[in-house]
Amino acid sequence: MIDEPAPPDATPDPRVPMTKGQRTRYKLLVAAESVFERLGFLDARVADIAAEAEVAHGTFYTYFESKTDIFRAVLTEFLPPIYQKSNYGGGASPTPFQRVEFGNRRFLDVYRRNSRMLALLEQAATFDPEVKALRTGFRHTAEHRIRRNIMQMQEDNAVDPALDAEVAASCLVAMATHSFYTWLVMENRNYDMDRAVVTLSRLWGNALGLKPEISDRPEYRSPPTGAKTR
Amino acid sequence: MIDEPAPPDATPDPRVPMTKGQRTRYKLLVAAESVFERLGFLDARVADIAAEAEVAHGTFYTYFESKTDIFRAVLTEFLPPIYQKSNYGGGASPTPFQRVEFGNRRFLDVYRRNSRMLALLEQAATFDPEVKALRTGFRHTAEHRIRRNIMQMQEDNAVDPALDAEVAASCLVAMATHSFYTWLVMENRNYDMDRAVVTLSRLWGNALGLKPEISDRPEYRSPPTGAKTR
Amino acid sequence: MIDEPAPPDATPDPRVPMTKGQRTRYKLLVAAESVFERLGFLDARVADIAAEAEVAHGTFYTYFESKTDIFRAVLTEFLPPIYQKSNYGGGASPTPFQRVEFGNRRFLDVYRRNSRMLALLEQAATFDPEVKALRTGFRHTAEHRIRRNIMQMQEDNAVDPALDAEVAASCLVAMATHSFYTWLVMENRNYDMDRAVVTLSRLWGNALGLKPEISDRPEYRSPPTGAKTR
Amino acid sequence: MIDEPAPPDATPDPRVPMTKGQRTRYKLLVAAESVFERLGFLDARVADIAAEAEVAHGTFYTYFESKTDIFRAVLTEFLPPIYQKSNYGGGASPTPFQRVEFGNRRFLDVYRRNSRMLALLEQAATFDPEVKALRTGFRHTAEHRIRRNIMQMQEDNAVDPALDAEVAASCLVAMATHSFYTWLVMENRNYDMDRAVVTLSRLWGNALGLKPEISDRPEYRSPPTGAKTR
DNA sequence: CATGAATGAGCTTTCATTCAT
DNA sequence: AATGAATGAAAGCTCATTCAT
Repeated sequence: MIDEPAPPDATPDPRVPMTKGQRTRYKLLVAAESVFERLGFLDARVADIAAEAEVAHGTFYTYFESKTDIFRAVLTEFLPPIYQKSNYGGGASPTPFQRVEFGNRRFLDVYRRNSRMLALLEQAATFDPEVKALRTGFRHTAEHRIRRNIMQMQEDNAVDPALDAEVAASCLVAMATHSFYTWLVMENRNYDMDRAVVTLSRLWGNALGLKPEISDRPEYRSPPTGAKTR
Repeated sequence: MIDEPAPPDATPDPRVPMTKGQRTRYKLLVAAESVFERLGFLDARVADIAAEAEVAHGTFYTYFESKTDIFRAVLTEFLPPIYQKSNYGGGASPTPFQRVEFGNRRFLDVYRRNSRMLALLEQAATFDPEVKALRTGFRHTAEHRIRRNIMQMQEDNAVDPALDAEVAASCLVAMATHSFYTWLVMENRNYDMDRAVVTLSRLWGNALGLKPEISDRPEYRSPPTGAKTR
Repeated sequence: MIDEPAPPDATPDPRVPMTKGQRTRYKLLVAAESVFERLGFLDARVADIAAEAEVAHGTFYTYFESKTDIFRAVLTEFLPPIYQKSNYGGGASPTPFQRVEFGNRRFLDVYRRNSRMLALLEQAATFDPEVKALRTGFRHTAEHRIRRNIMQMQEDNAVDPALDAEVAASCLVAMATHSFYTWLVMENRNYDMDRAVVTLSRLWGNALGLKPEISDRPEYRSPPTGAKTR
Repeated sequence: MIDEPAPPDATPDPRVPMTKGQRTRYKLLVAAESVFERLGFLDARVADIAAEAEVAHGTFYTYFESKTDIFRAVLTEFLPPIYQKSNYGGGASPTPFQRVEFGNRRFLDVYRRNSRMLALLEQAATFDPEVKALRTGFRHTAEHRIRRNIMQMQEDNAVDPALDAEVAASCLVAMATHSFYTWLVMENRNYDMDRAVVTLSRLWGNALGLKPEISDRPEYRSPPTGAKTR
């Protein structure tokens, strides 16, 4: 779903030895991610991060100005690698529905692996302006890609031409992001995620007016009331 | 989108005189909402709320146990009125698309009027378990209603039978909620909301596989690249 | 050990009907004793007492000036009845040792029944001057009685004439009081109290130089090390 | 009365320079003792201790978790030095009575010098479980020593064999401790303490059945009623 | 007399940040 | 660069007591 040019990866290149200072900074970043994931942004204390990094409390301030500062650093330096360009890996010439499903499945994998940090991003964006700006940036990047896809397909007459591509892109990103957020982070619903992502993708494809082909699966039906999809 | 039986409204009935205690409690609730909207949950202090309500600091604790407690009270007592049952107010026999759009337009109105509190609900849910439970409750209520509608329409053959109604309901609620959240709370995008809600509704209807009728407007097209919908 | 003329008993005479005010006051006293015994002086709140007495919080202050005030009232009105004069109830002409043991046994009974309040008296005396005065009064009363006994017996040549009767009385009262306090209140030692009081009394009699008679039991010996008296 | 192997003394060795942290901790301990003695445990505030130690309020919490914590530290680090082993310092081969008197006189000295802290120990034991445990530990140590002495003397036929040594030890410790407590802490009685300790010791010796020798003073008699021992 | 709402001083504790070494 | 002790503002909460009704 998101495939920007790979940003600078924070993982240090093992061939290039780090200076002592770089090493300390890197230790602090790794420690911070771990602490933030464990305690959340608010409950994480600078002291915890320093302790986990095995440096003195005061050393923290040699490298970062504040808790928010390192939080931002963790997000900008550790999150971008998840936005690798990914091409459809299935058989030749997928149907549009297959493309959508492939993208969402990939996004689910990424979301799963980084759910704690993504949740923290969402949380901190509510009270920290700089994190909010970060979140907005990520969001715009994603929406922009989807929007271009939609407009392309509209030109190919593959997508409902009555849709405003920009708004539609925003809605679809919201649907995917927030569904995963609700299912995985907030409520830890025990859906069968493989099936859920199929439903999500079908909604997505339908919403755009993609024409299903014979090969697109029709096999899922709503279970009778009371039965669970989980 | 949501139309539960009207819950007890917190607005006091002016014909029934409140006792002194009830009056104070109500003053605190009103003050709390104002303070929370102004400062956010984290920056709001109990002292601010007491000051705004013009009562002594200690009086607060006569009525509420903690900041979280009054926050919950504000949400449960002031938010429920937004869940009034609303019937389609347009001409006779709306098309399914019209129904969807009507519901989303209504939800947009509600969201707009309560966007600060709804944002706070989302925020506080990330670090307060009880608020999280509240959020989960609201969410389930909404999803449940949508799910029943979907299943009904599936039986009527009006909706794609391949969709898992529970997951689909969750996705659609996520799409609407989070789109409004992003547009109104996070980024304050200056979309033309009336047009945006049309796009959102069209996506929704398409997603479910509703058959558009001739009366359903086809008038919006994506503007050429670079132009804005705003 | 203590047998003053019976002081005014706080138990209301059932034949004389109390006024409403007297009844409320009495309810508060009973409630206070119960609350103090349950929570201790420091943790007891005026609100607890009022609640237990089933009167309004403010009513408390119609009858008592403060928490200390009612505490003092509980002690002065409920404790004195324990100082009833008690005569030796055994066979005719007890030996001096029997008298001592009888007195201590009686004191143990009283202490057991009122240990919570007596402990509270000791506790509150450490930080409340008025309770301290109360404690001093009780103590002096007890010491005075013992002292007169000792001097009487010294004149009868039954007690070591080299003892300063006042100091000795103080020491013996301290021994009995504080042993019971340590055993029953502080540590809840599971001594066999009937045997412990025999040892205590034997020490007491020996200390004064009372001459044992043949009838005074010599049957207890220290158990071998490791064995318990319990 | 108590002569355990000398525990680690809290007084810092002047030859070993303390780190800054150790110095601050020690300052806080000294300040705490002073404040506790002046105000009592309950009225002492952490702020008072920090002020007296001339450190910031927050510094207190770098070294101690709470008021109770530092109180315990003061007791365990400043009180133990009072338990030095003390050998009879008089002429050769003291009589048993002389030994008892020597021990009690020594205990009186210690009690006098530490009466405020010992009183606080007794007080805080009534509402703090950890202090209670501390008090119980001290008490058991003392009782155990006395008990061993008694049993030894019983084997030597110097002490009444009918006494239960454990209970007797507990009683005698209670007598000495609580007499001093009453005289010095509670009532500040102006006894002639030198004479009082003689009486106390005589009672103690008599209680155990020690045989007085000619050298043991018979010189004190009760003064006629009305006269004072002070 | 009774009520119970209102008061507000008071105390504990946390932790991001600074700074002397 | 690193250390870690020191800082002190800040906020939550309790509860004895008062007082208008």
